[in-house]
This record gives sequence, C-alpha cells and structure tokens, in this order.
Amino acid sequence: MKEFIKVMKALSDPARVRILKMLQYKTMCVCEIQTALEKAQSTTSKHLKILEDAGLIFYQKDGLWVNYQISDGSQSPYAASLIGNLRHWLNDDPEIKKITARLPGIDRKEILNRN
Amino acid sequence: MKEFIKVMKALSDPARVRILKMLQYKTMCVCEIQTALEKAQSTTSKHLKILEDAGLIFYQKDGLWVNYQISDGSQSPYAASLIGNLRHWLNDDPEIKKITARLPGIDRKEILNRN
DNA sequence: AGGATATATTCCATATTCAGAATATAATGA
DNA sequence: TCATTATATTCTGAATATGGAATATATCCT
Repeated sequence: MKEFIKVMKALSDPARVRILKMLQYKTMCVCEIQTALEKAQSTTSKHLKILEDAGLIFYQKDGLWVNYQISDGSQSPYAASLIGNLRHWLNDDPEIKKITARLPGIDRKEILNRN
Repeated sequence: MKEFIKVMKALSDPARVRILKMLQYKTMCVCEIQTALEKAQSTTSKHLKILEDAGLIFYQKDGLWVNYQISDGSQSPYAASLIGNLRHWLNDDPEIKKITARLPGIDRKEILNRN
C-alpha cells in the first residue's frame, strides 16, 4: 500500500507531471529541468527526489551534472504502469504542449546558474 | 491536467484506496463503508465526495440510503485506467486483505448510527 | 590547496489536507 | 406536522505539502 500511495502522491503535483512528460522526450540535468519549470533550484531538486523515491525516474551522475531520466519501472509495478500510460496521456494538454515546445531550446550549455 | 491531478490526489490516501477496493466487491451505503473504515461519518462522507469528483465512484439514492459503487470510468479515462488496474493491484496487501475479509459481516441492517 | 559550479539539504513561511464534533439537509413514517 | 434516521456540510485544530532563500555537499579545474 505504501508503495502505491507514494506513486500516486508523486503524480499529484502538476510540476512533477510536467517533469515526467519532459523526460519522456529526453534526459535532462537539474538546471535544464529548473529552467523549463521556472521554479527555484531547491524546489526543482525536491520534486526530483520525490519522483525518484516513487521509482518513476532515476539519475546518472556525470561530473557536476546529474542527469535524470524516466525509470524503466523495474522498481515498482505501479510506477511502470503509470509511466506507460503517461506516454500517451496529456499530450494534448496546453500546459504540457507549452513546456515540451520549449524543450529543444533548453540546453545546459546556455544556462547560467544564479545560486 | 486538472482532471488527471484530481484522480491522482483521490488515490493518494489509504482510506480512499480501501474504499475503492471494497466497492470492487460490492455496492455499499455510507454507513457500511464507515463501519468498515472505522472513521467518523463526516470523514467517510468527505472521502466519498473526493472519489466521486474524480470520477472513480458514483451513487444511487434509495430513500435515506446512498449506495456507492465503482464507476464504469466513462467520466474520465484516467479514472477508467486506474479502476481497471486496481482490480488486480493490492489484492495481497495486508491492509486490504484485512478489510475485505470483514466485508461479508458488514450489513446496514445491523448498524446503528450514533450521530 | 583553493576557487568555481551543479546539485542537495535545511530552514522557515504559507497553503493544503485530514480528522472529528457539531450542525444542516433530505427522506421516511407516525 | 413532527420525530427519526442516513448522509452532507461547516468549523476548527493538527499534520503534511509546497515554495524559495540560505547553506551544505560534491566535483572539477588550476
């Protein structure tokens, strides 16, 4: 039960759903996700942790960068199912269309962090 | 997006998941659900409203009684999908097994409400 | 070692959720 | 009409979630 609730809670926030939908298109580092979301760095980092705890995403470190990507669902059958569904869900949602449209222009090389 | 979030939020509480799993076995009135959940009547009623708003359940009035049942999912594709998955999910969960085991003994005719 | 940079964590304020008591509403039946 | 009963709504306090500023950590580079 706890595992199921964790997945549902992770998907209960629009910012986190946006993150998942973006990662569906490409692997992204924290600063790129932050730029796309237009949220504070700490906020972004915390959302990522919640998604990771639920088994919905995972990361690989590359030097200073932490690259996040969609999980293959092996950690949780609930996560696996929802990840699969989200691939076709919300593609026509205005919020999602807006953020994915901006995705090609977001590149870590052009982001300067003001922390 | 709002519709999706509403379904995820509705499923983010163990009491509400328990309600759905119970309704999977039979239609129940509020007082029966309340007895099974061991929560206050107002609490139970509010959980039911949240599930209904998400399109996960619906009710039919029968005099004083309000009988709740699982939705057919026609109001929301997200609800429809989750309802389908929940049919096989969590069946081995201890919390769920415990509450569904008690279901046959819960009958509105034997419940006296102290409101 | 020391400086710079990307990310994570902590701290604090605000907003939302959840629980139950009290009350309101709606339907029934005498 | 009045009392009763099942459910819904309102109110309030406690717990949890969310956001950002400040700070800590980790890695790279010189």
